[in-house]
Amino acid sequence: MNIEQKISLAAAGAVEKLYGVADTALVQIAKTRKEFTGDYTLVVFPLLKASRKSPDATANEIGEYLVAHNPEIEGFNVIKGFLNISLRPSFWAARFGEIADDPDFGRGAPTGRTVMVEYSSPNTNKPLHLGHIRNNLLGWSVAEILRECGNDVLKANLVNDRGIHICKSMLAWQLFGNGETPESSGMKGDHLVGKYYVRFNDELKKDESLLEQAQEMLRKWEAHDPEIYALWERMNGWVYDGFEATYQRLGVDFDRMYYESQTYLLGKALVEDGLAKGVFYRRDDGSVWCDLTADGLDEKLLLRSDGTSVYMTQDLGTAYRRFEDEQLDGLIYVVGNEQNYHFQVLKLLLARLGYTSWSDAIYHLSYGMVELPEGKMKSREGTVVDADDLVEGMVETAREMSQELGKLDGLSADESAAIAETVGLGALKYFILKVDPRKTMLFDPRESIDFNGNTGPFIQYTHARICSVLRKGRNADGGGNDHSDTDYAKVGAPESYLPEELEIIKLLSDYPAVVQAAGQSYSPALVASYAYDLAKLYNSYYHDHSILREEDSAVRAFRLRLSEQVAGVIKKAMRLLGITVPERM
RNA sequence: GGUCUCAUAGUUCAAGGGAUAGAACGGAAGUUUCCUAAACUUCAAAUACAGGUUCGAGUCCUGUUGAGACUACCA
Repeated sequence: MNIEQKISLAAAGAVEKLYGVADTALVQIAKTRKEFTGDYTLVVFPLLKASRKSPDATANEIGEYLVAHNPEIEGFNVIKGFLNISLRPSFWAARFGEIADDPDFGRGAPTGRTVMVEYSSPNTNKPLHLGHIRNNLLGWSVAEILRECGNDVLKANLVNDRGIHICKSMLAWQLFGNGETPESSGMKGDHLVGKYYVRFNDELKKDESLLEQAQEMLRKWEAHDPEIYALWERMNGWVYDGFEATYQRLGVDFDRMYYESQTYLLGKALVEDGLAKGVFYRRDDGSVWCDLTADGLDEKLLLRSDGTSVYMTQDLGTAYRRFEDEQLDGLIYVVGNEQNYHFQVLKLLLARLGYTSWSDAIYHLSYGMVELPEGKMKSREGTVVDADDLVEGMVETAREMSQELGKLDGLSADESAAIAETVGLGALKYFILKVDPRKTMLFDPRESIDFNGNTGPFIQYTHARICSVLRKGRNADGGGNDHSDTDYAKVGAPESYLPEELEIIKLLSDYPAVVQAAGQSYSPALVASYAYDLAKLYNSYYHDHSILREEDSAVRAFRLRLSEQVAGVIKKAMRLLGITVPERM
């Protein structure tokens, strides 16, 4: 139970004792806004009906009761119906001790739940772009956050490796490729295949018969024509090598790989089941449908008249198989909001088929599109921002900036390169993840992503600076004498803590609740925002109070401890975003 | 046409129905014999419009305007 919950419980107890009302919904506890004195605030307006007194009188009464019955509460003040409660410094000092002693600080207790997060899910006919980057970063981060919340998490990738779009690349390569390979051209495999996908569309303008040829190729593929199958495997292999390089650089990974070529036939049994149960029906032409008009949607096709399945059929089948095979308690699809309709229908169909618990366990994490100043990315208009180019550009900018600022002086080439990689990716990831996933976000390729202000590098810098202080602190204390043996809570008297130091402890103390909230709302943005607040608060403290020059050794030790914990929590929070924090930059 | 999102400083983003709407970038002005100035401090600057519910609305409801998505026998 966190502190807020404890206060809330105490307040509810006070209300029940004083007014005889036991409705916890009336007890609203929030963190006190920083312009007022206090740690937690009780809003008394909802309680007035029960107290039959003025807001201030009610607040005072509750305040006095709380102080009398809760030793950790130091005092209170009342402003316009808001009861601001202050906890004793000794309470916060003890809290700090707990934080410092807990290597797993922030991690939730095991929930016993298994959750699958499906994300990335690329097509194998072109390289990844900016939209995929948001998907990948979000999916990976949400998975890590859910894991930190105590769930068993499986990261899944469903690769769309078959279909007419793949055949287009294959056909263009066959006709115009002259045997070009990633090795012969020096091109990354996914980019090479993407080149032929573009080529197909160009050639199609001159020769419309190409479309039929591509369709013929798809038929041959489905019939396992050896030549076509070999070509398909070869070109997909190139793409996978390319994707793997991009994934690695982005730092995303998967526990389960699914390939649509192996799953696209799934789901037909479910359709038969649905027909038998009478929830689906067959039209005269043989196609199978489900009537969803009662739920405000349209009729949905499940099998074509030629008996082949559609996207929805496959998704039904894969969902069924996953729930069966992995015993999932939750299945989260990280897919753009353009597919809201699809997932609405998917859940509805599962419910109609009788799998209501599975239907309820599915959550579509519907994230917003990344738009350019001129609107959506359109491959036809050449406005697609390529993922590899973007990452490379960020790292390059980081390198230049580090050089300009003289941060790389005295470092080896390897160290410099590593810092540029860390900072460039940190800037990109934070830029994407700090935005509420559900919202459409804007990216302007002409303006490079910032490295100052509310950015990844700002937070990384705070960490690096703390590391620098800690290094020097150890040396000053005679070398090798780290502080891990010291009892944190007893370092420095709590009464001597500066207000800023208490603020930092309070913010550190919030971290586990932030992780939980991020997990519940599937929002890495909450973690990003927290990390920024913590870095900002610490920077201000760092600016105003010297740590190493502090003469009182107990106070100095406390400040080093505090700094160490700030660095630690920053590192934990940033890790959940997939951002590494450097020890120097 | 129908369904669904979204609309906050010049710009990009915050704000669990609660106090004087927070940041950052950009703009103006400062801080370095001192632990990393990728930092810190100060100033100017916003809830699209009109109603309603509520003790209290950026947040909930209705309408208007504007932007976007979906509405395939594609995936």
